[in-house]
Amino acid sequence: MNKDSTNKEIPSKYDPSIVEDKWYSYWMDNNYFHSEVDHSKEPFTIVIPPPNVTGVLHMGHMLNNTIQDVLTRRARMQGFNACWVPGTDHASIATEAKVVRKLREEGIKKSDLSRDEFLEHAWEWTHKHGGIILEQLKKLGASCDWDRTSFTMDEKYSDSVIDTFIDLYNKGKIYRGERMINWDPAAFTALSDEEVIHKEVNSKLYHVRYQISDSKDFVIIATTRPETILGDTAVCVHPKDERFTHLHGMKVMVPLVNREVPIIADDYVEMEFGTGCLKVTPAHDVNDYELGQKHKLETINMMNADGTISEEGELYIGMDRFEVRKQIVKDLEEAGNLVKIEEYKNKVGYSERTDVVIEPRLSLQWWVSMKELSQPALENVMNDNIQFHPAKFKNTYRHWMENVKDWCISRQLWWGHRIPAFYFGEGEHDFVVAKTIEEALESARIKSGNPLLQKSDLEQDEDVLDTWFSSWLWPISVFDGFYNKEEVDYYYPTNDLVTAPEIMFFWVARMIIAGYEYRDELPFKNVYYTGIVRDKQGRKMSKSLGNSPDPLELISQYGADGVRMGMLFSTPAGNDLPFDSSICEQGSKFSNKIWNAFRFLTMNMEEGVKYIPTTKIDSNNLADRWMMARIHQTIQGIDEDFKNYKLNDALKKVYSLIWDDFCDWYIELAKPDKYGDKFDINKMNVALGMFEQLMKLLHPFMPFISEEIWQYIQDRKPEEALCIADWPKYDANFDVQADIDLFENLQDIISSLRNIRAEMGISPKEELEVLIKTSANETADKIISNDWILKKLQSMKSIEISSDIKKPGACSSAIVDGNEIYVPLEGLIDTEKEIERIQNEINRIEGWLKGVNRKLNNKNFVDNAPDAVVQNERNKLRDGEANLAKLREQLKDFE
RNA sequence: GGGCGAUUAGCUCAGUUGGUUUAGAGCACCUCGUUUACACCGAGGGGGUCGGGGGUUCGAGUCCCUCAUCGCCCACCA
Repeated sequence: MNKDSTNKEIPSKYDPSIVEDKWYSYWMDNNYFHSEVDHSKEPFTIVIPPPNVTGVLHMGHMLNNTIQDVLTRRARMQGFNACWVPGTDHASIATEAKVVRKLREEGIKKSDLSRDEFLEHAWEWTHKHGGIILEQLKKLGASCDWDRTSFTMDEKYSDSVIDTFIDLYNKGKIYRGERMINWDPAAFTALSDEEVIHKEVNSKLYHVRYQISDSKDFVIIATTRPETILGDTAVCVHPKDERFTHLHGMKVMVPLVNREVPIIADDYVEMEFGTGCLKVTPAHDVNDYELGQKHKLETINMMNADGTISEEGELYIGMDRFEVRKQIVKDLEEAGNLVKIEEYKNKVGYSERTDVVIEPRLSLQWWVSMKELSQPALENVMNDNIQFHPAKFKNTYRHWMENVKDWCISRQLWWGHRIPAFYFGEGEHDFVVAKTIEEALESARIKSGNPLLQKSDLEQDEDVLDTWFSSWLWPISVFDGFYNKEEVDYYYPTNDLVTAPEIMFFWVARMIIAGYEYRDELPFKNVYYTGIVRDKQGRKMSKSLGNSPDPLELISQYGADGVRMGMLFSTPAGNDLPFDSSICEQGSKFSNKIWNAFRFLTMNMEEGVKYIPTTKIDSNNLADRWMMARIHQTIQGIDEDFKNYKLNDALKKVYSLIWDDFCDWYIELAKPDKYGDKFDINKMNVALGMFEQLMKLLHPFMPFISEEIWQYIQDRKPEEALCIADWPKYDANFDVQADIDLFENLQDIISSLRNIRAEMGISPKEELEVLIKTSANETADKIISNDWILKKLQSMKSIEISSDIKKPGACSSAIVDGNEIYVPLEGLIDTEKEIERIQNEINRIEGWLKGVNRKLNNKNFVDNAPDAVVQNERNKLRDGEANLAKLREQLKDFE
């Protein structure tokens, strides 16, 4: 570093806003984030969990992408060919809902538009709002390979989705069938089971009586959905329920609609629940449907797609389901059929997207058979080929995978990948699956036996595929993996996936399934599950609650580095992050601390001197050796933490290394002795060399400030940027425990002197006379040869160190690591305080020794515990008693 | 209803296979302090019977049982 090149007026407050944009542009301009196939380098790949294309950045993204960036940046520094692929998801339902809403605001109804017209609007919307979120990620510092930005509706990507559908269909893993599905009456589409959220709600249990045919008697059923009475086609009792045995084979009248339906017996009914008598509505309840199948009951589809009553319902036609619920209760009451209403808590399914109550509905949909496909996906997580962090999520995963149900993949929407099925007739099997209409025509002519069939006779399925049916190909398709083997063979499998546990089934599990099906290999080696970002009251941050801070606002306030650090500091994998802006404040304070430490060095440079940072420390300087040892210990610790995906622990180590070790001790000791003196050039070079090491370790976490200082320290060529610098390697030669121990002894001595000053009310400037009586001659020698450290950090008149020192009269004292510290305080001493200090210390040690003695006096302990443990206790006793004796001696002087 | 996980200082969390501390960190709190960077700072300090109870062991925050509270996931009792 050249002093002339530095600005003398470096401000004492670090301003990230100036720095961050500058370096992000620099990194981009120099293409550091871009990766290409390079067989001489090992790849490190992460694919981003693609956010909704028209979404905006929220706190969950911030946390998630910060973690990905940390992993990517470190890998890049380690020399891997780091490739973090960004992109967005078309988010079928969510995006379509937004477009529909926007159109409605403009007075346009979706139903007034053709499919193509609607899609035009949707694309327009996508182009307008699409990708904003990716721009926001750049503010965070995300080092994605932006040249690889993918979108699930890109042409090639879409091809892979359609081809996959066709392939699975041809393998018999996709089928079309009429089943009970979850109907979203607001979005007008079927949903998969995963998209239904069960919430406990306060409902009512209505007891309704049904007249038995040819009898004056009644049966009473209990229901939470009285409107479905319109669709009843049976009443069911338990075959062993003696209360109802006489009714088997009889018939009852459904009230209001006056339809005669059979009484059937099935052990599905819980005798204890309600009245023990169940009404059966096969078209509108999953269980009832099964009962209907079993007992060959009629199905009455009494509800329309929008949740209103259909003509088949006979009554209340066109009324909304919840209106009908109120009305039918009134009408039943008037008809004398309502027996009672009970308060009742039950779970009701809601749409994940639209938050309306799901209506179970019988419908013809497309399905993926999951059982067989999911086998390898289950095995390879359970045997840790794919590792979950934290591992506890394996349980949840297993439970789902072992009970996996077929996946409903068709959605009655327009925005998405249109199902490549073409119908040529009304029959159940009158369709073909093909990529193009030409291929479809060819197959259809064969299948139908009609060679004259024309394109115009074919109708493509109106539905699109579930968004997740495209996302599950993400780790393959972003590399064009179905059509171009070179890229995918190099980058796949990816290394780490960072995502929220909420989408373990939607996405993670299915990517694993697709990975084994199409690559015969796992899609990623590690899955890091982040926690949920919550507000102070523990609520999940959400748009609707309005409790989420604006991420960009936070970045402008605390700097991206500050926000990143704040979030990382308090979120171990899988733990929720209770967010409070104070954690970002801690981050920006840290930035400022680093900034000032660096500023201080620049202030101590001589004009015109060329400084060259070095790691060649002064081997005679204990502080240098100690600092170097601490750096290497930290490198080792961080590497271990990364291996275990404990990013917060790694960051804490860096934080403590920089703040506690480097700033509070190393810099203090490196300061020139005399006011106004500049740093010695060699000292400065070493300090700068250490600073460089620190910046490297910091870079993955706080990329901007570390790059800023890195570039300040020396003029660098583009290829010398910190962003692509090499990650420090642990070197045991630097990690000398004896140096650390000795230095820590000195730190303890200084702390004890500070403590004496604080308790005696002695100013830090007051020059003390210090006597240190060491436990051994050897110790004295070591301390004497490093006594400059003591002198530097404590103003003192004199210091005397020896194993043979007589305790002076009136003095304050302490025992540190077996050595006695005396500070003669003639006249200054507050006798009572000093006695109290010593007495407190005696009490503490006595209490401690009590525990030690208890163990040693226990014959069982001495006989059974390992020798090392027993010996250790004996050492504790010996040292403790020695200290106690010294303290008692000191106390005597005051008596 | 089933399963999983938690419960350690006011808050957020560490605490590796049970034994170097009568339990650690950061934030918050209290006292003092404008010393050659930083008051977004420095120095010092207080604060926990490790959710309750029982057990195994020479020894338990750490293992087992049980209860309580909280959280998450799954599930078709209307």
